[in-house]
Amino acid sequence: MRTKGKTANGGRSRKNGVPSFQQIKNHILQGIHAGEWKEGDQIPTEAALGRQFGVARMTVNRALRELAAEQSVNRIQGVGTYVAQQKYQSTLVAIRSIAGEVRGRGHNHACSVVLLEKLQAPASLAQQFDARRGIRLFHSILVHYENAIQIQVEDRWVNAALAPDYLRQDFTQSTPNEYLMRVAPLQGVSYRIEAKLPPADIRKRLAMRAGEPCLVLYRTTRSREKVASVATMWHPASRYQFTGSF
Amino acid sequence: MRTKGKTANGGRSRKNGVPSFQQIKNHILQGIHAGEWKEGDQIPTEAALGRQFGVARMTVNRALRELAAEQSVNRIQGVGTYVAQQKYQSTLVAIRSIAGEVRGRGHNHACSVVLLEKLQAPASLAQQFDARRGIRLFHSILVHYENAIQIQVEDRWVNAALAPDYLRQDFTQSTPNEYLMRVAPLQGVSYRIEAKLPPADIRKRLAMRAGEPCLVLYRTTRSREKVASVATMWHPASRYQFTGSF
DNA sequence: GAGTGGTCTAGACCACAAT
DNA sequence: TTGTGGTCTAGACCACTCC
Repeated sequence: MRTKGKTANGGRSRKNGVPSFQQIKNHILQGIHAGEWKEGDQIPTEAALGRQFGVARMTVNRALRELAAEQSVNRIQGVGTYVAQQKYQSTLVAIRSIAGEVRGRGHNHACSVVLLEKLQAPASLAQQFDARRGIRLFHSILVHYENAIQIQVEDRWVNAALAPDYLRQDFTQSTPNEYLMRVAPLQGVSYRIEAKLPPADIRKRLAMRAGEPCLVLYRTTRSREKVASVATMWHPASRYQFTGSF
Repeated sequence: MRTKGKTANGGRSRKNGVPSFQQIKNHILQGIHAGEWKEGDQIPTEAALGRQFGVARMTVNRALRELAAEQSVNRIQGVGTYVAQQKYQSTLVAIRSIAGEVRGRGHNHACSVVLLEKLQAPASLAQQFDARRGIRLFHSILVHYENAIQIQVEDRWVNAALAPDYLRQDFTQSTPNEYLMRVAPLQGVSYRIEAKLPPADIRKRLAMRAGEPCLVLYRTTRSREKVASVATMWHPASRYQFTGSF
């Protein structure tokens, strides 16, 4: 079992300690950035890049496969690899659990329970759950505080079939989000962000002055092919914004 | 050059046409979902999974590497592979170019130019560009329409050094976004979403009734290590929301 | 049929962590 | 020293597209 004359390289190849596949990725990204290859242009084949860099095709394949996963290029079997559409100038807003977000800022999070009830859904609500009138739901209204200041009223309807112990949770300790994540694996989310003047009860619970708008997040989550929960989250515009960067 | 007794498999292996690495990924994701492995648990090593599935270690490596890239597991060299933290319930909002968004709905997009000017930045504005007072800026105010209804006032400041031809563009044909994307490769974005009552001039340009709030998006883009543009986008709350799903 | 990407192998050498 | 992941090779077979 000798032979095996070839290197097999393994560890690192040339240049500093940068892996070959990463060098190839950088080379291609640079080419795209510098305008050498424009949107829609074909970039060299795996075989060609392998010769150019003196590496095996598998190494080039990994580089290109990762670039494709990152949406920098498109690959078509039997055809070639092409520079992908310029990254749309999009802004990704990540909306996290309110408690995690507050704690992430190093602040204190607290929560008070305004209402906890169970009921059978009237038709209007049932529709939001893709279900018939009469489906069993839980309803909670909570107020979240950051350093003792109200920052969110969370008005949530929960599918009782998916979270039967919902009403027995202590939401001053762990948020409805956290509980639902534990018992019902998240399958999908849809949401809507609006600006809206709050109704009087919300305005009072958030201690807002009249005329001040709210930033409102509607969020529907799905689990096991059903709607798990429908939530409306009201935030006083003067105390809460969605922010981020990338 | 004979020998090569072994299979080399290549194309597909067992089961339907599902690649081995994908079968392994599915197996591990199922295990996590079913609760067999919990957050923080170690999953089998590459060698063990290779034996279990009858595949080479490289194949297992690809499966686990991709799971790590997808944040389903964490890998530590010399230690092992562990189930990652449950995905926080986050909502990703993608905010795209307004023109693309409107056209994507199959509607008509139009744009009117309210103001185009160049000026030297006073201190307050220069600060937003991480620059000294006097930096040369362009300023544009545009109104965007969806099917002849006002949906956005875009108030934008642009770094003249990065987009020298900004004022010569025809923004009724192509948006500032689109022009900036062409001339200045996007490096980073930061943003803020607020609910706010509009000042009188904005309110009139959007034909809003008094007291109605706006959904406001502030966005700063960077290019070539500099701030490229600072924009404020005002949307009438009754006609515009951010939405999405995943 | 020629060219392209998609997958896989059976080894190899390396870096790193724990023992 | 052992066991883990990180990278790489030089082949291989396959599916797909285009000519």
